[in-house]
Amino acid sequence: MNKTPHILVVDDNPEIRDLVSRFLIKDGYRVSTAGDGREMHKALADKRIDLILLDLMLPGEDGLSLCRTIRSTSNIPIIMVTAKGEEIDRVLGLEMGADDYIAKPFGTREVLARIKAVLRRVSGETSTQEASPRTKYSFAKWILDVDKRELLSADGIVTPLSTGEYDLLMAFVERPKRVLSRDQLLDLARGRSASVYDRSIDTQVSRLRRKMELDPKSPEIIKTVWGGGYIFTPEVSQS
Amino acid sequence: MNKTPHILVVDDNPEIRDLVSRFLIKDGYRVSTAGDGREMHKALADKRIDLILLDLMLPGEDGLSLCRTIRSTSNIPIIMVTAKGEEIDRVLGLEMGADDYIAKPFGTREVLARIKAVLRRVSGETSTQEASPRTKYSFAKWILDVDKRELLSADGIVTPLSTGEYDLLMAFVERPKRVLSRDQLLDLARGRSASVYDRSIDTQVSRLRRKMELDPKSPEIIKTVWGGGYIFTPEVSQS
DNA sequence: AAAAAAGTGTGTCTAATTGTGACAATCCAG
DNA sequence: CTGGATTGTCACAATTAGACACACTTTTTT
Repeated sequence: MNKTPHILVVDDNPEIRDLVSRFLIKDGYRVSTAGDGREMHKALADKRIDLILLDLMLPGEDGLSLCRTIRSTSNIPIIMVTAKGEEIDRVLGLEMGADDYIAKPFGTREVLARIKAVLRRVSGETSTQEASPRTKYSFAKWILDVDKRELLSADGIVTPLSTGEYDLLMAFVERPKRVLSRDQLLDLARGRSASVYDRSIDTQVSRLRRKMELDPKSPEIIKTVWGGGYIFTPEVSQS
Repeated sequence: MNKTPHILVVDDNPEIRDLVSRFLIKDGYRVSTAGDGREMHKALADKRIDLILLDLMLPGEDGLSLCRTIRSTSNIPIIMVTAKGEEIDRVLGLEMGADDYIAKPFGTREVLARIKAVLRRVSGETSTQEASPRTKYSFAKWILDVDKRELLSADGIVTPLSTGEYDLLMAFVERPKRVLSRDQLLDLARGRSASVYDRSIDTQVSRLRRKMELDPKSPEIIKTVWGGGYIFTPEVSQS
């Protein structure tokens, strides 16, 4: 794991979000924030998150409930954050699937230490990675087998994909009909953010098109949005 | 996203609108204002708004109610503004779908910080307001396929459109039979406002006409409104 | 462990798209 | 009808994307 971990800070207080983001970034992490459950789910759908810092008290669905929801579909590590005096919930939080627990007010050193510890602990596990709920996607004349990481044409013939090509295609397939910037794609497929003159996504898109498009010169599946990025146009169905 | 965000300031007090607009513009944002719900809805229909600064107390329909109305059709980020002493409404505001909350009187730095924070948070999400429920529009002898970003003649033959041509046509198709100024079109299609001698829309309209009109010299679909802009005349139906 | 193969990203050149300036054509007020 | 303002369109410059070669990494094979 040489990629810098991407941490999602979920707290309804914007000042706390800002404060925490700032020192996490300073320590070299990539950070996204969310103010409630809805935003959290959006972030989880759009980005490859490595760890969630989840406040217990939230408007709408509360932290415990969110924690359980996340656990039902993935095993992203979660650190619960709670205001002092709510310590009773510690056991409950851990039972809900949180990986650690920290009480407000907290020092930056403490949070950093816990994050590091949890990440180290989790990376050691032969992370079977989140159990993908669906195992096959169909689109255009292709089938993407998530379990086998294989691309099949409709008649079942395998088209070999490299790791990077597969990851990029996966990012597209899971977010069809949406314009995705190069930066987003890089985050989703590679887990890193773009550097100044980064053209690697273009190259990889070009390679994918060569393998998948009937006529790579006028692509039907992955289209270019000039000045914006790329968009995966086909209807995707799961099976 | 390199386009400068467009912020809509909704407040019934003209002095506050002016004050806020001024420092937002100074900070590089594009700004529109509205004094009540009616004007707000007009602005939302006419321009591509990236964020709404919404005062809680308004004549007619109040801020909370407007907030809910907006949320029912879009997910444009909203920051609620409220006079001091109304802090009780904080949770209520967030539950109504606001993304953040700020109390009057506020410092400019505070407002700018919150706006920046909300925009950054949202920028990772689906490009703000292109959740078109319908995927195809028909007009004249053309069909515009929104998913595939393709223009088809009635017999199904594809007419290639560049990204900019597609975006402009989309702006027209979604607002047919209305005079649209160059400034509006630039905002809707490009997400930026016109500079002094901006003729790019004219050029792009010319290019669209060349591809779509039977006789580009006497256009039937996109007509010129002398001194006003352009108007998309055909009846548009969705399918 | 060394060698070979496959995969990935950067730099360069080419192609496509877009915006701007120029100038002709058109429109409208007086 | 005339003149200034506005619009249509062309050519060109600037920006962005595609393709390809090559260097650098990682993985696999020997």
